[in-house]
Amino acid sequence: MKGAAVTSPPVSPAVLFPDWAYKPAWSPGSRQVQLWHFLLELLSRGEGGAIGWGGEWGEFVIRDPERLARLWGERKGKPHMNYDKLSRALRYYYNKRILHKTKGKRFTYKFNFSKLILVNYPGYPPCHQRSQCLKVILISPPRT
DNA sequence: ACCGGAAAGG
DNA sequence: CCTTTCCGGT
Repeated sequence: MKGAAVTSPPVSPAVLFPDWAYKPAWSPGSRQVQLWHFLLELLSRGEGGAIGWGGEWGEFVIRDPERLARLWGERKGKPHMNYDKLSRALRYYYNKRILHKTKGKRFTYKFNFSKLILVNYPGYPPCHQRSQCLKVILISPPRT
């Protein structure tokens, strides 16, 4: 399996990203980066301030909502991005089962990692078309 | 803060 | 499709 391996420090799980998840928006023929790519990118880098893993497996906490929104806006070329709009995009993930809200915990959401894996295995197996092959995301369980 | 409908754009 | 923008409602 191909993909850029990103391993972060002690707490964060190791994450394998498919190459396309890193392709910049302006790259011809490549799909735009999706919000959950971006979140996992920051999370796996242990980026610090803006976002971090939460207590439960797959759970994350947005520590600095407006800063996260600013970073996301920069990535997408949307200078007027804010947390209100970013969180609306997150809410669209509920129906898709990519994410859900951890109720009662402020700024806390949780990835449905198993569902992500399903969603991202469109033509497997067998996989002959490159565009369909690399859509794999593996997240190893956090070590305790 | 959080939700989800509606419209619109890339 | 996947958001972005806007917004009325809880």
